[in-house]
Amino acid sequence: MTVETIETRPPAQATAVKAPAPRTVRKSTRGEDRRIVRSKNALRNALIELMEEEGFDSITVNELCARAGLNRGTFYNHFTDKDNLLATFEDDLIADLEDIQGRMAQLSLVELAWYVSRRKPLPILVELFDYLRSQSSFLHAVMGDGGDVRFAPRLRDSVCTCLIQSILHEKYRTNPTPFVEYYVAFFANAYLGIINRWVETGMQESSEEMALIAQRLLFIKPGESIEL
Amino acid sequence: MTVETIETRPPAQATAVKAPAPRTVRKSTRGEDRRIVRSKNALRNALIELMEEEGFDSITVNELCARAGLNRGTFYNHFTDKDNLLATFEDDLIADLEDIQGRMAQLSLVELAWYVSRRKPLPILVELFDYLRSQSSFLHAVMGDGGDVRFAPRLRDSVCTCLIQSILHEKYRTNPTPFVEYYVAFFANAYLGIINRWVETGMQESSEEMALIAQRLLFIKPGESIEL
DNA sequence: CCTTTATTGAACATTCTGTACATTAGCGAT
DNA sequence: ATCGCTAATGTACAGAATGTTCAATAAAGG
Repeated sequence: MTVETIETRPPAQATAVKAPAPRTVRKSTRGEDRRIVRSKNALRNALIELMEEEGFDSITVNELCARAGLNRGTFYNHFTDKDNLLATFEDDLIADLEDIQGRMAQLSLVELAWYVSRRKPLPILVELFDYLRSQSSFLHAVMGDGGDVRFAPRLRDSVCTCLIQSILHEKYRTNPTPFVEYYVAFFANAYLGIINRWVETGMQESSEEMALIAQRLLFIKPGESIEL
Repeated sequence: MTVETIETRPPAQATAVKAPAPRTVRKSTRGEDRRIVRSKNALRNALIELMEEEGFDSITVNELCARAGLNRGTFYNHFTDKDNLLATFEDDLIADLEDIQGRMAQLSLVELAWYVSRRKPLPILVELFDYLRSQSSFLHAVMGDGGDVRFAPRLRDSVCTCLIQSILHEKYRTNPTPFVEYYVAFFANAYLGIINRWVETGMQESSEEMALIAQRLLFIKPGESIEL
């Protein structure tokens, strides 16, 4: 740890940006017929279950509807095919993450260092992991073996890459060399990796613990001894 | 860069382990009927093309055979279904990588530091990237949008995780805490990330350049200024 | 309560799957 | 060059999934 700070209050940006009122549900119940909401939820749950059981590829619309207790016609009322079904729920989740990402982009290296030096979890990171936990079953299904290749890159680009770039030195952010591009890819995927591991191992650690882990890993070189 | 060394010859391990005679083709032409080799190659190429064009999920055995110029019965002579087809080629590639991985496991932090301090590419890393380049079209297809979720984790576990663990401090390798597990996941996925980026961007950099990039990233903290 | 709209069940043509078999073509070895 | 073996072909088949349509029913919302 090379960061030394004396103040006991986080830097300005840490508290200046107020989090908007957290909406637990995005737009599920906004104006949509209750029957539609019910059907979509049933299909979402069926999709998650079947992805875990047999993988997305071998799911059929028949199975989906049988599991959801719906008629096959109802499925085609709302979705064009099973890809469209999955894409819809992925889009919802990514859209939620964009909200968090927007506030994470304000993060500065100074602010990060402040929290790291005190071993206190960054509020925005805790919020991120809290949200991910609220979507645990979907994430586990979609990032697992029977999941979707395209999801992890989206998660990486909308969250991890942003996080890294926000603490990247100014001169490299504005004028990135090829090496810097790899540098960003390196750490963005590293962050995706710990999220991925957390999801796959059943989210054993609390959101605060994960935030601390994520923060500490930014200040450790792989070769050197790890102070625990 | 904190590594200081004076000797101009790499540490013992660097040259002690001799690379076995590189076999360009694994077992394709070993005893198999030329017709079988032809059919399998045609199917492999058709698979790669169609994965790029429409993604693995929506490929049908009909398309595969039409593109390969084969009868559908021929497909079922060699493979049970399209998943089996993809799995076969993935297994071949992973098996090749296990060879390289075996020699990479010998890598020590001292040896790595020797090369990093001189900005010379590690031979074993160059070999790795050379091999990956020889499989560029398959890798691009299988790691891309229409690819296979399960492949990247396999690549990570058989190559990247091994690489990280070989230079991990002794006491953490034998007795890993939860944090160390995340630490390994962090850097293993980081390495997977630069391989992934290299593959996706069309392998612009030479194998030597990639080896140098990979080496350097082990000795940089994200927060600090990058000396180019 | 009444209008609107989602859900249901059934039917349909189409496509893909996995298997089978007789025939043709090509490989490997003598 | 010839012969035996085996892969590839063409065709056919049943079973299953797809995506669409429609009249009848059920349940929302005003």
